[in-house]
Amino acid sequence: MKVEERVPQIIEQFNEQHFRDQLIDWFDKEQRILPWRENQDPYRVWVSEIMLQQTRVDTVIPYYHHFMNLFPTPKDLADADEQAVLKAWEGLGYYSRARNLQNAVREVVQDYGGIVPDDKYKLKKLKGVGPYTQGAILSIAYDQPEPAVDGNVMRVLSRILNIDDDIAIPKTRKLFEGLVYELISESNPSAFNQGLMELGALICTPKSPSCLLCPVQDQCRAFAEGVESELPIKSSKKKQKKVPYLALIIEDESGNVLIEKRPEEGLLASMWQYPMVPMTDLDKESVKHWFYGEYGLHIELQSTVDHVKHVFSHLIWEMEVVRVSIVGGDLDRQNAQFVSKDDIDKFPYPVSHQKIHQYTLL
DNA sequence: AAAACGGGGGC
DNA sequence: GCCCCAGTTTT
Repeated sequence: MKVEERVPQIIEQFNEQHFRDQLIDWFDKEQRILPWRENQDPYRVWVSEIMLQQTRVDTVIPYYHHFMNLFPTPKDLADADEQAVLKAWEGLGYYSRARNLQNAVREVVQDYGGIVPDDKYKLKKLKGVGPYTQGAILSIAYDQPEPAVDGNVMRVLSRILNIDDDIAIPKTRKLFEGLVYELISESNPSAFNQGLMELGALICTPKSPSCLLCPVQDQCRAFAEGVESELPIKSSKKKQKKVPYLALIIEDESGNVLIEKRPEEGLLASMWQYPMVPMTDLDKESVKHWFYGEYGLHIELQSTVDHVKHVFSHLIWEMEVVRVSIVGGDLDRQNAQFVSKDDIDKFPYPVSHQKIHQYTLL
């Protein structure tokens, strides 16, 4: 059945006005004090929404303060060096968010005079602005009644309305957007959307929700049926693939260490790392030959100093960290350079390689 | 529709 | 170890 048919069917018998009022009253009283709630500045809202994608509030807060100090306005971010932006994002993950945000902010400065658009179609065209962020900016910064459906909202509404659609399926988000269009407060869409998310974060949590404290408990169909812990339905994803690597600590006679910049696309784009040897179809004996072909340096493997396992959402790196000495040759690789130990931490690294820093200091 | 894309925290 | 998190882009 299509969304347009299902929405009225689901909403029938549901007291929308009562729900809106209770949710907004609760949010006005109980909302957390957060740095991006100081005002409605669209740029501040935007940055917060990008940082909050797949990332917890407590993780974001210190990054947000630091980021807004470095780049207080769209102009500041547009003018910044990409590597400086990545450095400010270091450790937050999903680094394409940072590069897309800067790309989009540059477009806003160029095309819209530095004013974040309040038009849903212009907004959606910006890099990194998907359906959720679009709705969040429009409702929170511009008071427009647009849905902002994230994981919280799908969980909360699946329980309140007792919906058992698989929230892992893209189509299901459309259903919840249709429902929010129907339910949302026209007079205070900001508090309505944020209230839904705040409820998901504080009360209607994934495991053991605090239904006895819930401001809309008397409206919740899942609670009435005693099935709140069964919702939402989410199909499980497959497990990560393991990928073996050698991570090399290579120091020259001056005590400088070899690091390299990753490609500008793909995993950990434009971040820095210690040279990595993919061991999927390589053995320890052939590493020296492979490395000479790639880097132009003759090396000798010294000692293994650690084994670092790093888990991503879709794969697992298993890195053997090896100290290496240079026997001869000349560095011949455009993305790699020797840097002094004082300069090492001026570059942005993924957490997997931050784990290796300690061994370079020895 | 499915996969790529990070990292941390809770249990 | 598994699940989830104020998701978007690419295939």
